[in-house]
Amino acid sequence: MKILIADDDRDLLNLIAFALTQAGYLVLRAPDGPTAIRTFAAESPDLVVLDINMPGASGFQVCEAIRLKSRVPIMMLTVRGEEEDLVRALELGADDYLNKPFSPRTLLARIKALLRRAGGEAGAPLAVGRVALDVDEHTVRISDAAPVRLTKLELRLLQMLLANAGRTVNSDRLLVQVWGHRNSGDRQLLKQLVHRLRQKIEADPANPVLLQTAAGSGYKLIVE
Amino acid sequence: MKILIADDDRDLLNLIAFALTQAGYLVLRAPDGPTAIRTFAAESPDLVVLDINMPGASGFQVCEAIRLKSRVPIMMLTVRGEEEDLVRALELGADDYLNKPFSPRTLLARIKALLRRAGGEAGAPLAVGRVALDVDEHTVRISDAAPVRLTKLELRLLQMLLANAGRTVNSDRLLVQVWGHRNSGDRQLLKQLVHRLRQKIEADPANPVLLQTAAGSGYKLIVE
DNA sequence: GCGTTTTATAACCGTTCTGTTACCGCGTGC
DNA sequence: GCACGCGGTAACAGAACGGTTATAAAACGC
Repeated sequence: MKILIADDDRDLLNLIAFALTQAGYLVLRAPDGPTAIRTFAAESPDLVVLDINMPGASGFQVCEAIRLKSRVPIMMLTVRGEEEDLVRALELGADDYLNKPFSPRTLLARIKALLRRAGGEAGAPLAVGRVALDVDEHTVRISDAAPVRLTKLELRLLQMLLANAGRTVNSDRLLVQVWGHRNSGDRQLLKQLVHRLRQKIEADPANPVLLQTAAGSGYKLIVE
Repeated sequence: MKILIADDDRDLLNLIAFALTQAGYLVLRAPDGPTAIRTFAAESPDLVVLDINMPGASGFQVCEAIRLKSRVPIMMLTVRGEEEDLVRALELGADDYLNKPFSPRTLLARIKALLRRAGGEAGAPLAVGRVALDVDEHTVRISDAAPVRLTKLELRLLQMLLANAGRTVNSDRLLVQVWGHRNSGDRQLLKQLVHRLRQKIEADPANPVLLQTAAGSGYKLIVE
């Protein structure tokens, strides 16, 4: 399990790196924002810990840059009292935050919780009922039909619905899960994506059977 | 998602309640500690916001009392600079804190993060007596009848009534909880909404059994 | 570089939801 | 009586919502 840590405070960086290494994680270090972005691109870590206050690119910029490419769990390190910063980070798509100073034990517990949550999403059963999703190949197979290729966003949407198969998933939640942050006013994107996905997976896209609308709340995937 | 707020500052309480209601949460209010503890026991909210400085039992005592029973996420409201208080609150098991003054946007972001961290995407149907409300699906089931779809406002109204099942809920309070603010002269909205809801959940809408009128004050939901 | 695919934005349409106005019936009190 | 307040009902218009189509912008492959 690879974890990228970005912080300009060398002492803190060492402390965190030591604690995480002890806990069995592979740690990648970045002393500033640009390095963090570069390392992220090169190494694709499973989780990122970002200090908000850094020279070069701030934690915000790094967070934003990463979110353009990936939904990897991001934990922000903040200074107590900087409420505005924190809010901005969460809105940019950070998953959790930790106020300095913190104990390594706390950090570890929170990191584990984040990984568990992310793992739950990614490790969702790939085949539920009639729907078999191949994440590596970017394809789905419905019943015994030929596999259909999906785009990145279609795949993500279907993954989310599949992880909650049978239950309605709220539109806002889908927006966050698929795109990252996005203000909830952006329903048009979801509308479009659902439409395109239906064209691919529904026998009769005009009368969806699998991907049903839950008026007023969201969408759900009917399997069985 | 139910959130309990305990604060003796009535203005602040209203502000927070308004912001959270707008965001789609069901808000329970407590003007003092004892009420908070009682409401917590009765309602089992999904998250608790506690002001540290309150008459009766202080936020500490409430926090302690809740922690004896539950691991529900608790957010403390503190006055900046009172480090001692803060430390004590965190030691008593509070999960997060917010310095006053804060913006509703900040509070909302932190609450969302806290709920996310708690993994609180449970989505269990809320059932009292003959009425089973599924907030995710936007449906109610009465006794063993087929589930009925509800609109956003109908759902909110029923949520409020269900949270106070058996007791009369004041019209003004319903107006605030369902719509946000609204001048209290706007009873027609409530009249209409009640009417529409009755059409959906009552066997004989003209002679309501479940959703009864409390003349001069408000409405109540009869369950059992 | 170029052409193709994918994603974002905008516009239109029918349906549903919500807010508004109006009217009815009923009890209360002048 | 009759005006008034209150709750219930009906009808309608504007807003919001979801589906669809078209088109522009961005990303991708080569």
